[in-house]
Amino acid sequence: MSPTATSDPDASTVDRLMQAAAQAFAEKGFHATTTRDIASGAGLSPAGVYVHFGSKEELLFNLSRSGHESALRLLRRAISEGSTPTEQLETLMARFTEWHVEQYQVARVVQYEHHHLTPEHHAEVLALRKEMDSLVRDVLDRGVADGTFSVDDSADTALALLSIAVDVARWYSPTIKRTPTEIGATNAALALRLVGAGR
Amino acid sequence: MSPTATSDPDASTVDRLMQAAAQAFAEKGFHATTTRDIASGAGLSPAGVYVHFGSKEELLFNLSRSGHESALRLLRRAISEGSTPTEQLETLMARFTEWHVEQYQVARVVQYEHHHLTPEHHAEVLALRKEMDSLVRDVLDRGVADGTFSVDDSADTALALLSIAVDVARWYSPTIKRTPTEIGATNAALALRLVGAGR
DNA sequence: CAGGTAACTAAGCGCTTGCTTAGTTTCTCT
DNA sequence: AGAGAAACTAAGCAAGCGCTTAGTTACCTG
Repeated sequence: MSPTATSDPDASTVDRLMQAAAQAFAEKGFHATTTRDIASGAGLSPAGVYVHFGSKEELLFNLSRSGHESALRLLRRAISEGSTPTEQLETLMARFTEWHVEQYQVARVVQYEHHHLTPEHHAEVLALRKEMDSLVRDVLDRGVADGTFSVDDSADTALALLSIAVDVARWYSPTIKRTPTEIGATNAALALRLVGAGR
Repeated sequence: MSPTATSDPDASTVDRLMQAAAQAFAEKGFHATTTRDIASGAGLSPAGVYVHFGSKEELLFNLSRSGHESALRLLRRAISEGSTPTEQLETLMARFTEWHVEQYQVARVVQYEHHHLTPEHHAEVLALRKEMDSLVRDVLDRGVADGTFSVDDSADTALALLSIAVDVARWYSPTIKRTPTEIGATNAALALRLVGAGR
């Protein structure tokens, strides 16, 4: 193992490259990260990256797509676990927030680096993003329909809810003392307030 | 005027450089922007930038600092115009949101590019950011103290309020039909809900 | 254990980057 | 008008970039 490697040395080379890229992209952004940064972070020579990925952008795309997919799975699971809109919103907001804390490096790539993808790749992740958006809006609409939520506009409110969760990736730092669970619970409580539920 | 210039040709050279830099940094990020992009955006040769700014980072710093200062002034003014915490929060949220819409290019630089500053410059803008944070928290605390607001934790709630406003810079695009005033009013209403005011 | 394949590296190519230098034009002031 | 300063450009340098090439090592299969 190279002395500069920062990712888990027991993981597969592809996984180490993804880890190293996630860390570097999250820390400095896509363009400020060099392929040499990624290679040495994974314990490889500069050329080693190209055995597994055709380009730096392809690495970003793989990271971005798998990150979006895991966030989307998480949202769907949270919704399926709740039996009422209130439970669904509460679980969704807690889990989605926790994910942004625990996976804050991947989350930053997901939220802030996707515009550096090629137009084709960008379109693909934008579809996943729209899907997330409408999952949240649907929960709100069901809550409004059955009278438990009161919101002026479900699209605006869904956007604000996502803003609160997504913005965690911007301000979170591992030096912060609050646990993912605590931050998730706080945001879930704020979400219920925003939709006028639970009183 | 060079055929590639995109900024107002009647503005001073320094202003044109700041405009061109704001546009480029907002669109592609600090590192993906070249000094040649900025120069040609301002209608200058590549060397023309260095007559007015010592480095690309100095240009980012000037933009970032003046952007933070104008946002801070706006917050202070909004607070001074209201006579109750409710009025202050409502005005503050509306104006701060409107600023993120109208100045969305500068706002993106302010919110997303400040970590590319040198440590000294970064520290300087971080002080301004903390000041914004505490202005909002103080309004909440006064509202809690006089009984008009009910919040669990004023720091968490202030952060969520800022998230909703700041995140506008991430999702806003000039192709969106809603006016700055409409978006500001929406966010102001959401803010009052979040603090349990006005019912 | 030979033969083939996949993983990896050393070296470096062509290009772009931030910025400098040396010189020219434009403006200001007496 | 003429001197001095400020604004600006043409040309280009050193360094760093993404990525390739040619070759070596490690591994799997029959």
